Amino acid sequence: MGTEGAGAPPAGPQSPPSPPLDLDALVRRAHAAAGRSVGELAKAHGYRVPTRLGQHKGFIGQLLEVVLGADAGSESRPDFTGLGIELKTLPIRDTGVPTQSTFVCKATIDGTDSFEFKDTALWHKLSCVLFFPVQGEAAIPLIARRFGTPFLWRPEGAEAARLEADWRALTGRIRAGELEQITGHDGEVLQLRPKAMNASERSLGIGAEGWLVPMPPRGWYLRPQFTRELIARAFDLDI
DNA sequence: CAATGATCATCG
DNA sequence: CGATGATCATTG
Repeated sequence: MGTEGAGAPPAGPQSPPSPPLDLDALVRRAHAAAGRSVGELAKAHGYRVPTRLGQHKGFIGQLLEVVLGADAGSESRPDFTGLGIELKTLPIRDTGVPTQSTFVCKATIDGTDSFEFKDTALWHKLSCVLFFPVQGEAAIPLIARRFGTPFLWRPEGAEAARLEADWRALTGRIRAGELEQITGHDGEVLQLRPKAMNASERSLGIGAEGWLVPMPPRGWYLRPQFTRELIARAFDLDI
């Protein structure tokens, strides 16, 4: 389709689509977005595309929320409230290999996390995810990056067990006062890494002496090696 | 302030 | 050149 329409293009955001009423409706919208570019979808919804993601890191994810009618905003609930589905963009190379880790949620580091994995925010975020692949190589101009085919992921069996094992091990170390020794090297499929606006941000976490002390906030991330497995299975790729 | 959305920058 | 640690914008 042309990108230079003759009429005046909308300058600002339009009224966003309402939330999809059921999974079918969401899947239909999602597949309609597959194969389209960031520029196309932005234009269709009245958004301007920044030149680089640098100062706008969440742009693609937030554009997709609008396109698909996500209704959660910045609240702690699934992107598609009624469906219990979490939306995540997944930046990939043209080979299908993810270019980045995937942020899941802020980690609880003060010892108040549940003892049951399935009661944690981490599990609730991961229990039903609509992954939306998008070209993620910095060499491709943001406006030209295309979305791939989305796929729904519900971890179960051995996969869910791997997530839980990492969570259990890392949470155990947090409770044992070893948080400050945990690095991004730890965890097979999950990572516990810094998640902050800047180096001066602090959260209360369990220190080496067992007391709560201010320290850099942490977040849970999925390793790119793990999301690579998910991509490979979803598209039957040999990567 | 803490949640959402992530990518950037640097090092081994 | 991939992974880790650091960082940026916006919203309720």
